[in-house]
Amino acid sequence: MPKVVDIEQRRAELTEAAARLIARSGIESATMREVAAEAGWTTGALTHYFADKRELLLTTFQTSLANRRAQRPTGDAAPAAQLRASLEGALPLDDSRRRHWMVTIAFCSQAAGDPELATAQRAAYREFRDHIATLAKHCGLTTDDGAQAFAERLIAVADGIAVQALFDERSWKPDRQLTRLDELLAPLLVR
Amino acid sequence: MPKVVDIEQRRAELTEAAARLIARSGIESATMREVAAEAGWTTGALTHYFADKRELLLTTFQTSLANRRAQRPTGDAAPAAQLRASLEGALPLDDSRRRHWMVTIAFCSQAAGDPELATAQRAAYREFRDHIATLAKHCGLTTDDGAQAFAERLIAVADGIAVQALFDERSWKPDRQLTRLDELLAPLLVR
Amino acid sequence: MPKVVDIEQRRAELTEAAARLIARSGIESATMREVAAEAGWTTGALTHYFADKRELLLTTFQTSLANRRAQRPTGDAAPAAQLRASLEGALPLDDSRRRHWMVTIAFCSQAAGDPELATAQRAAYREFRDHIATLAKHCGLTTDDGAQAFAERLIAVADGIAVQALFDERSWKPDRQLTRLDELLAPLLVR
Amino acid sequence: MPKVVDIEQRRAELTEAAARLIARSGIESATMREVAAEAGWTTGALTHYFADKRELLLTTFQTSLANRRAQRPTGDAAPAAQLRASLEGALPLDDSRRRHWMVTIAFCSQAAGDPELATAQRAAYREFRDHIATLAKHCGLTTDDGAQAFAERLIAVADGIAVQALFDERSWKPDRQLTRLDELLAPLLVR
DNA sequence: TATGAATGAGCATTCATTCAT
DNA sequence: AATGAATGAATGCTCATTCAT
Repeated sequence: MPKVVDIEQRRAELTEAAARLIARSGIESATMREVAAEAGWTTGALTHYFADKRELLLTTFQTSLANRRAQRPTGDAAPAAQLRASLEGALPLDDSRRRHWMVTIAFCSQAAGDPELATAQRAAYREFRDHIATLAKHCGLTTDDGAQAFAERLIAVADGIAVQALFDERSWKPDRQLTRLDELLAPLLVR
Repeated sequence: MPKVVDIEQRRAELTEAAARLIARSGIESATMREVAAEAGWTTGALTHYFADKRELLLTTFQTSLANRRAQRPTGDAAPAAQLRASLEGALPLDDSRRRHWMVTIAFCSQAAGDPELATAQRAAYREFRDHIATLAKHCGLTTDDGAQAFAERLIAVADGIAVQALFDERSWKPDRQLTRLDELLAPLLVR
Repeated sequence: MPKVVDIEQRRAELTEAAARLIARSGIESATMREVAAEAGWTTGALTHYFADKRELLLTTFQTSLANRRAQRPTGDAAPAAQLRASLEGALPLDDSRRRHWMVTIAFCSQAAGDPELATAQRAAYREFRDHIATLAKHCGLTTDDGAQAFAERLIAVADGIAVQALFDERSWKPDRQLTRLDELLAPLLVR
Repeated sequence: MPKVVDIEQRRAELTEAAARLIARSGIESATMREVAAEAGWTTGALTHYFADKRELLLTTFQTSLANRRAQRPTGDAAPAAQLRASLEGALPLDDSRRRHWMVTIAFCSQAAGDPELATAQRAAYREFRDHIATLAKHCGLTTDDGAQAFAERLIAVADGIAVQALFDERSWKPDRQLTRLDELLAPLLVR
């Protein structure tokens, strides 16, 4: 049992190193050597935990997603607060969230020619959409039928701000992101 | 007399090949060899027109941007139509626009570790924001002071739809993109 | 535990292969591929032991020098015998010494545009001059003040024969080289 | 007739550019492009005048030799003065003579694997040896039988100084070279 | 005559990957 | 489990060379 935990923890260390590298120096820099070095290991160790580079990248994406999901408030919180928190989670308001966006972007630029990666990306997106749709229904903001479309509108608003913040980090400090989010959500959240 | 060649046209051929490759098979596949082959030339020809790969990528991005700008309606059209067209131009509604988004994403994932590329990206974004802001003012939708924030909201809406369409191409056919755009723009375009 | 390898010995194998290639086929032939093949390794192995080609060339020169120095008689021998042996060491009397000269020549033709290589070359030359000067003093052939100039004259004689032997290998068999050396040294070695 | 002169003059311009480049930046830098650029022409022009790079290098060597020979004093001068001048001509006392030595060194490092170049090098050396031998005989310094060996000794002295001056340019200013030459020639020139 | 576009082989180097230890 | 030596294919790029103009 402790061994298993060890393995997963080691894989997490390595994918975090990969994510840091992707966010800091771009996808080009995330070579096996560099990722291993960033994590304080050697290439050999890396290949012990990941069959190949593709698996490393895929796992880095999935781990980054899991980290984000782990930040979602628990079911105990008010649905409206959960919804708001989930949408804020999509904005690059801090290093962690910014890192996740860079991993997502890098992953997207690789997924173009790779159906399996594209499937993973699609699945991640749909899970998020369903999550937002469920919360919106709990808030009584939408009917069951309109829930998906409603979620798509909410996500558009958050992702649209996020993308601009990625393209022009300097002029998109956290408070500007939150201001724009409030402005755009206002007409959507009136029942 | 040497063979006369339209240098700019040749460069355009080559960057279009690069853009096609990036959109079709991901940034990884866009090697010098593959780009040259896609364009029907040899590596040597490619390096004849671009000092190095970085310049090729940068020019591919800039050319893709210029192509998009060239599609904007002329000043003769009604400002409201121009604004609407510019926002639709940001959606991956056809191959050309989808290609531009893939180039942008790839460029973004490279710009992380490269200040010069990051600057080009920022400049491109700001030019678009200013363009939208100007049109919004012409439409009388915003005051001068609020124009930039207003443009940011409009762009958020368009980019947010675009990103979802990129992440899940299958379920985001053009009409869905346009429907969501209409829904989200509605509250923004009331004077 | 990784495979244990004597790094210095491996580097020596590789620089010897480079030296052989330079002497046999000229500096042009000493590509990374060819050197690796000559040593019975692959390119990857070569770059494992040398950061780049420049380092390989520099190390090849330094190793060749070290090999020559290792051939100098020990301090136990009579100073006159040591001096004589050191000057004979500068003549391309056998493959080893000829190889060293070819490496030196190749190195010189590269050092022209490379200050760091030029420095290494200068240092090697000065070390030899000091070595000869010290021996000449021990032999009582010169005063301290005149030692350097004296060494320069002795080296001129040896190097002048060596260069002719390199330019016209066929007519400069070992015995001719030694004969000319004796003739030219005679007036210099009278106290 | 004027055409022929033109061709030879053009070839001379180009080989001088090659020689400058070899002396200044090493043999590696003397690519077809760089040589053409140094001469103020394009690659195409270069290949008009030389079949290939090997011919360019060979001609550069031969032209450099011819330039040196052209500096020899005419037969009117006293034989002793001619001899002295010819030996001084072998020292890198100025840019022109230094350039010739660098070309010679570069040529030597290429000739290793190329019999034709080696032949050219040998022929050049032997011509110089015969020239010195002839002058020595005219001076009455040697018998016919001993002339070649005598010339070899004279050349050894000059070349030995030259090589040291090439290896350590800084500490071998012209006056040192001439001083060493005088010292070493003294015992050789007594009848 | 001279250009410079175009070729494609070859270069140094980097890379993911394998494997003996 | 972990190392790092070794591989060899692939990369970006440079090069001598060819050739239509």
